[in-house]
Amino acid sequence: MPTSWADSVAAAENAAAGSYVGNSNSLAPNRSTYVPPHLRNRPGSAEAAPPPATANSGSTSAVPVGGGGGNTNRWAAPAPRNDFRSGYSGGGGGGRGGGGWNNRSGGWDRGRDREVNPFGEEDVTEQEFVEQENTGINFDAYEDIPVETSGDNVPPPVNTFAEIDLGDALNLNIRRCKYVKPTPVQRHAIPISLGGRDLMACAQTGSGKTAAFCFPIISGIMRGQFGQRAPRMPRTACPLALILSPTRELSCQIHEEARKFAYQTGVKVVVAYGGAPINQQLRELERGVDILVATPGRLVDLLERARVSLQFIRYLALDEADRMLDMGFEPQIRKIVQQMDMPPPGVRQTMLFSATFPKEIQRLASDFLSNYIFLAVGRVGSSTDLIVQRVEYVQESDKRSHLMDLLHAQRANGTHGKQALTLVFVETKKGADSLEYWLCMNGFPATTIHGDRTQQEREQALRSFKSGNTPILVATDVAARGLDIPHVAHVVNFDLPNDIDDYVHRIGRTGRAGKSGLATAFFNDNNSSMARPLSDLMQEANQEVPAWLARYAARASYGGGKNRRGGGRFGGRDFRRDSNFNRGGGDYYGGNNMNNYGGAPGGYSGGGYGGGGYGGGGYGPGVASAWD
DNA sequence: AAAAAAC
Repeated sequence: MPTSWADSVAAAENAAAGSYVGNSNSLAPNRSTYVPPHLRNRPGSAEAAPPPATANSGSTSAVPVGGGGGNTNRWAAPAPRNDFRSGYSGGGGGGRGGGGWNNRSGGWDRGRDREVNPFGEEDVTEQEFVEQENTGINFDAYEDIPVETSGDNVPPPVNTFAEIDLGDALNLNIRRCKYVKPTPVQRHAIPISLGGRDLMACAQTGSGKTAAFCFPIISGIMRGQFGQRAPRMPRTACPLALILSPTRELSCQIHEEARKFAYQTGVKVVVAYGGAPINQQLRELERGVDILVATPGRLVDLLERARVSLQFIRYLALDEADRMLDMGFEPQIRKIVQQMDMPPPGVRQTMLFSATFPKEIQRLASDFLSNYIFLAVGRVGSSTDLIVQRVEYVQESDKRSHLMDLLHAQRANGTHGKQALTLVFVETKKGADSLEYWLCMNGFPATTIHGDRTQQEREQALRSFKSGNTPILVATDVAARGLDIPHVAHVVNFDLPNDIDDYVHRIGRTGRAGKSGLATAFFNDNNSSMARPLSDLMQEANQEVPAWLARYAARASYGGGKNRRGGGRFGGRDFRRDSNFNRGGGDYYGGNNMNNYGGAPGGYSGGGYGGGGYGGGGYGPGVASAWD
């Protein structure tokens, strides 16, 4: 098992040569801790830059930066900390520990004693600690990862969790999760969120985005600076934070993770999604909820039944935000965010996360944000650094036998006596069923996950795959995004998607948390529209582009098409920078935009927004015209 | 055109 970023890359290269899983046992190199320039020669306390977290940790009343100080509407002006909540602090006194409990569910520690330990009873030894799954977030090489930020007064990143005042309970959970140090996106996003700022963040698949938005939310709720008490609405739950995701399984996964982070903090996390009995979800909601994780359909249902009110929402996070705002979801999201009782941007704090962020979607998304910071973490194509990508020309009629060849080869390479997990993406639900049946008929234990199956079947399929019981999972795009399945060694694009972003997310199911992975795509004439974007993506990720694909791409390269994006991968560029004023800025990640850690906000402000006057909400005529 | 997401 690779233990460092570099090992992982090497292992991935080995995989390309035929052995699918790296065998390196070497220990992670002992790198010296990197200190970014703006933090060098600085004594303990932060002065100039907006101090993350610490600003609000005092006993005086603190107004969140994004909270619109001086605002007199009903959402503004959080009460001082010594409000009624102190009464719930159980023996903790008025100090930090006590205030952090914020037990909203009502009585003394109600629900708290019953809280199931999400970490189980496993007591890991030091040896296991090193080998543990989560420990494997091997971002030792992340000094090299380019970062772009834009926006006003970007809070500086941190290098360790210790630098951030997340609170004792949360810190303990971070240790329980075996997170040694923050991943790149966490280093940057957490201080931004703790600073109260809205955020649009692009970061590689598998780089720890969930924690990046959960930590600040949990920490903020623990600080309990939200003076408003939900009115007596016994049957209406009033969460303080809402996390939306595009699939039920992803919402479940976020809920499970958030529960770990929130364990014994007094912050209650509840999940609501369709396909499952609503009654149990209603009971959970009635017992109190601080953070609601949900899929859009079920949430709309709950809102229409008035079983949930959004009027006390302080934090809104959209995971896979570009998917949430695309054609299929946008109306529902607009309804939830703009047409119910949720506080407006600038009052609530909004965080959008994804590995991809097309410009059109960024433009839509800015409706939901206020004076936000754009953050892109990752080298060009770096979502795929650890993933070896192959493309093979396979006619439709040959796909099954070709897949069989791959699976046979992989079986020979199985590690630890277990077959490596293979995730096979197909275009349609029918195709998924049919391929699953065929695989089983041919002696390959496979199952399938798609939207025509019952929720029970879906969850069962996922469990069976994760456990290795059924090491082949045939999936539609329902499994393309966000799902964190350890040990997926191989992603096969049996049918290529029509959108290069979907491809990025699909292959991102492997090569997670610093581990290596392999992705194989079957390409034929039906995929000609993908030749160019696929070839470009692979080139940017330093992958070997087959000569035939390059020729194909050259042939298909008239104009560029809608799949073509200027400059960077991941849509990893702030669309606000595409203004007329900012032409000739050079390549994305070309150098002068990089590592713009807020220490030098002048890096772009000189021209990008027509004199920086966009803070009020408008972007100024110059930028607006650039949209058309 | 397909997939996802409420009952």
